[in-house]
Amino acid sequence: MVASDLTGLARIRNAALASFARDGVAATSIRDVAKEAGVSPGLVQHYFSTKAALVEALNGHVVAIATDAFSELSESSSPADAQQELGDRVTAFVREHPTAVLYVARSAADGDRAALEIFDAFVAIARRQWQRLADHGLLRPDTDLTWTALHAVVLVLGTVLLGDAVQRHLPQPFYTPEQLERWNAASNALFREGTYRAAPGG
Amino acid sequence: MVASDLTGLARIRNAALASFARDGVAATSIRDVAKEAGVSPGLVQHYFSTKAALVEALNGHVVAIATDAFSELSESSSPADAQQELGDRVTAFVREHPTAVLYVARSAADGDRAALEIFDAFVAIARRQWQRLADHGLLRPDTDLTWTALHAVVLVLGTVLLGDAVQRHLPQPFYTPEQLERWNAASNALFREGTYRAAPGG
DNA sequence: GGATGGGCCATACGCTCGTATAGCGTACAC
DNA sequence: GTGTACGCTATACGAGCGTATGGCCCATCC
Repeated sequence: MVASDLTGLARIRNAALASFARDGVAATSIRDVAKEAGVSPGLVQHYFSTKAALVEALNGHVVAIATDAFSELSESSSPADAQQELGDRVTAFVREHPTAVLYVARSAADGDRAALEIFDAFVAIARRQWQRLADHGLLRPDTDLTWTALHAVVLVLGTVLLGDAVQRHLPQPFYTPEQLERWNAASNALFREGTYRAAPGG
Repeated sequence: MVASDLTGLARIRNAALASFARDGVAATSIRDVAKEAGVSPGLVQHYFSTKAALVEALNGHVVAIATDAFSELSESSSPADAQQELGDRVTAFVREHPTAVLYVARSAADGDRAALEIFDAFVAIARRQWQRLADHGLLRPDTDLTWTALHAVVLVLGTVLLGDAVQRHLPQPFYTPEQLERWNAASNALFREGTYRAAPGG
């Protein structure tokens, strides 16, 4: 499926998502989107009469992707297995929809209302998982559930947002199976066991 | 010290740092900076002939702040104490220079070269600390040092970057002593001990 | 007391932005 | 075969952008 196989509408939507994710909404002009989509600027406003409407349509598109990716989270398996599954789903989500994730992260950093709501949904999912662990007595009793959930979401979105900076410290591109798996393993280890071999006296 | 006590130059620099941190460089015009500083747009270009030069001057200013905040890290105390001290310094840095931190985070997310170098310096500091812990056998042997350092830096910059989103889940503003201390405690707990009560069988 | 210089402001130019509007070609309906 | 709807393009306009330029005001110095 090459770009020219897609309809103009789909090409515009893909180009807008990519441009907005890479450079931010404010720094991307409609003319930029049109050039990247290979269509005239007029066509963009033919389908999305205003830039705000284009952003709104993209928000809906991204919400659908995110909803699809995290629906039907299994509640039946053991809490620890569910935790593992959620981590794998997050990694898969980043791998399969890197542009959408970056778009959400950047929009949330810019204070976009729709992005903030997606952020809230992510925090709610994370919190629910850790709550299950807490209910089964698997967490340290003094765990700050709110900040644990926030840490998990911030770590994902922050890593994607700061991708260019993170990239400089990796031997291969971040979006390779090896590096994504390494990232997944390191994040799992951090939340499961922290870094210290044994809890210090303090 | 009210704003009018400062020289025009200082007011412009402060206003530019605040505007660039809040809205990003691209989305902030010289006229915006001038308005926030309470001076004419002409004065901005009188001191900083171009917008790029203004950004460059701000970068130097922020580098000086960051260098000052993290110089003279004690190497004499025990590794665990040094780790604690570094965490406290980070929290103090965020508390005392929230605008500078946000500016660095946003610029790094935008791929600005100077910001990327500051990011690298932060990662180097974090990595050195964890390397000390590893040298003393205090870390789990399979710890991924690169990602641990990255996690620490991303967690700080990501939290600041996503401040508006994080804010919605806190009972008080993030930049209050209570919430900053809670954040510090939660981050320390995460890196020290993770969240699980005991390491699972896997 | 006129000259000098620095802090500060007003205006203008070329460019790009978002948006409005009109028009082109082709495919399908009757 | 004419009409009509649709995918798409071209052009124009007002506003805001970064930047260049010139000038005002007032303190300081000979």
